[in-house]
Amino acid sequence: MTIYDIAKEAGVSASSVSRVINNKTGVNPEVRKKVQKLLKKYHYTPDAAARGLVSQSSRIIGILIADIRNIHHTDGAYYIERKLAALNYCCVILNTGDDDESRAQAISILEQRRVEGAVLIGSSFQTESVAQAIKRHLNNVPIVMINAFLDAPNIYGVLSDELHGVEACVNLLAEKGRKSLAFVRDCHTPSCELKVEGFRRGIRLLGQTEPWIYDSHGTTAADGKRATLEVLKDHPDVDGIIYSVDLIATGGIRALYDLGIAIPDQVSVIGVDNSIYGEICIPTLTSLDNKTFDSSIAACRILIDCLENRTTTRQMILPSAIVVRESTP
Amino acid sequence: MTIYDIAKEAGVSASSVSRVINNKTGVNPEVRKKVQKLLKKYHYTPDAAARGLVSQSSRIIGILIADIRNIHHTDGAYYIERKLAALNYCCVILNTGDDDESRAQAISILEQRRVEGAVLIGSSFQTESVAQAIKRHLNNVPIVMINAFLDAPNIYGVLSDELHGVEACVNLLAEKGRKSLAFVRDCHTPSCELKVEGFRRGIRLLGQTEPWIYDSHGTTAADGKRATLEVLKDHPDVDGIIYSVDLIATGGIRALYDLGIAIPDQVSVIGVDNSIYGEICIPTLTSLDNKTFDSSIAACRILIDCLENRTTTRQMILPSAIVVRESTP
DNA sequence: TTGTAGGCGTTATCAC
DNA sequence: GTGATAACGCCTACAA
Repeated sequence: MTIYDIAKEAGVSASSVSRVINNKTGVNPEVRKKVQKLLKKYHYTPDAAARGLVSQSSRIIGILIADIRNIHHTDGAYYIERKLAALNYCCVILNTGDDDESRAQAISILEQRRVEGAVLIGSSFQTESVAQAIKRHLNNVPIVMINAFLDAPNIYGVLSDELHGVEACVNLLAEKGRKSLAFVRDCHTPSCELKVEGFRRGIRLLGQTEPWIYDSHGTTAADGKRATLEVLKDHPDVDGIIYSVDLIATGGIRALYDLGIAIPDQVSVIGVDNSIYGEICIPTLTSLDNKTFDSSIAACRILIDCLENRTTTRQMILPSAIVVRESTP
Repeated sequence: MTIYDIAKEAGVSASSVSRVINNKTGVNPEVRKKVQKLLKKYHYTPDAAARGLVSQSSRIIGILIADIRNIHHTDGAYYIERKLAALNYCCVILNTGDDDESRAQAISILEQRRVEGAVLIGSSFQTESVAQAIKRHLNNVPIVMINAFLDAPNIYGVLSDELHGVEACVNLLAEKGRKSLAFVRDCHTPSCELKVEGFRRGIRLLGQTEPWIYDSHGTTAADGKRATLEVLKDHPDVDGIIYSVDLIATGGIRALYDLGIAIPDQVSVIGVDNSIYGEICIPTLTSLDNKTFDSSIAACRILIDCLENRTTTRQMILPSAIVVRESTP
């Protein structure tokens, strides 16, 4: 069903139908009524692609996420999709995985679809290869990165100050009298590096001779459990463990529970993300809120500002905040 | 950058450029080389909308989800997006929320985008209003519903046998000597009604005088906790509680923990979804695996079969299975 | 107020 | 092997 079909049945030209569809003035009321009736009768819906072709605007926004199953990123995607849908944009969500090639390919796909903007969620997009792909394929539409930043005229970034956040976690534990702290990291993204650096700084100021840093080699609870057992084996005197994400922290809690080590009496535990995982485990988990949701709101605002030709903030850093729960004294 | 720009610079016609782009035969090797060089030089990417217009195929698939933040649905969306992306389809994911109007609107948006198929994830789409909207707007493309079904020639469904699954949960508890069981439901979707019915049947066969059924009025852990306290107040002798989803079950575990009631010694707990939530709580949660992931695989296969004009299954029901963990004896 | 014509970027069908 | 030309569905001057 095209506007020509409608036009023919109404006995008018396609332009008149178009005018009715787009609520333009200068149409005989009778014609308008007749056309509207036919539009309704056939449940006519304009073809977005054809419209986009002539108007040179796709009203498509790309959302790139390493893995949509990661709830830490999904919250943001949800907010952004809802907000943009209300403005008549359609969101194409692509899971890119963690290799540079598929990230670049995803960016190329966004170009094919002629997206009017994109949001890249997660620090894993902060790589030279992504920067190149954006320069090649998406250099004239606004790109907003959440928890990452790349330097290009059309790239905007909303970051969370996880470095000082983790440093504050160390300080919190120190104030409570903890003396031997370990950090378990789950990956090697720029964001995770910042967390590690925050831990190092905190430890340095604290005077602990050496920062105990472990790698869980994965982001599941089981990975966190395994890494925790390693920590305990090497350092039976550890009295505080900070994990780079909540999920591996829950594995840590389980490991301690199995060994009969009391939380927080013997060992304090802190996670990062302030996710639902931290709320449902027992004891509930103290966590560094890195403001994903606020970041998404800010990112969305920046994107909309760009789409509507308003000047906006190029880069912003949101302070993180510790949410204290039962796993710390 | 269009094929005309490339053509002009190469000193050939647009048709030749098009032929090169699409790897068609019948192009002078020299011309091909020259054009390819230019395509690379300008990082040319074809406009998907223009292509779609002439080929009458958008290569867009719509995915409708009530709320992408619900991990239970995200797993499926991930699998489907990855699988279709590999086949060069682009997925538009829409969060519809839980009201009929916005579900219908989402379906209309899919029509505007001329999607070639759609996947509706979640039993909440099984409503008359969605059926109407599909009939109006999407009646000539395959629609696959996960954990739901509507009767129309272009609608396919993959369902999970949650009714017998919950009944089996009741039986499991009965075998372990549990005598006073309660069920906490989180919502009133068709899927949840089936779970309740499964519970009723189980109870009937068991001989418990009356099925204790409570409504958590929400799907958060806090809602589950509140409902559990209600159950315990009304029935202090309860010795087994089944929850319609894992997340509210974790709230139940917390409520019991706070009251010093031992799980599973005094009260057994079972959830539904076999989600990560059940793996990280203490004790770990026995859960009815309603095969979301398998459903998504099946749904995706059905959709691809349709897209590639193969005959396929109209409706299928997957058996659910209990995953026993620490919360049941 | 209305209709005609041209064009958006691409592909397919013809002649040449 | 190559290049006009006509679609695809829609919108927007411009002319009537």
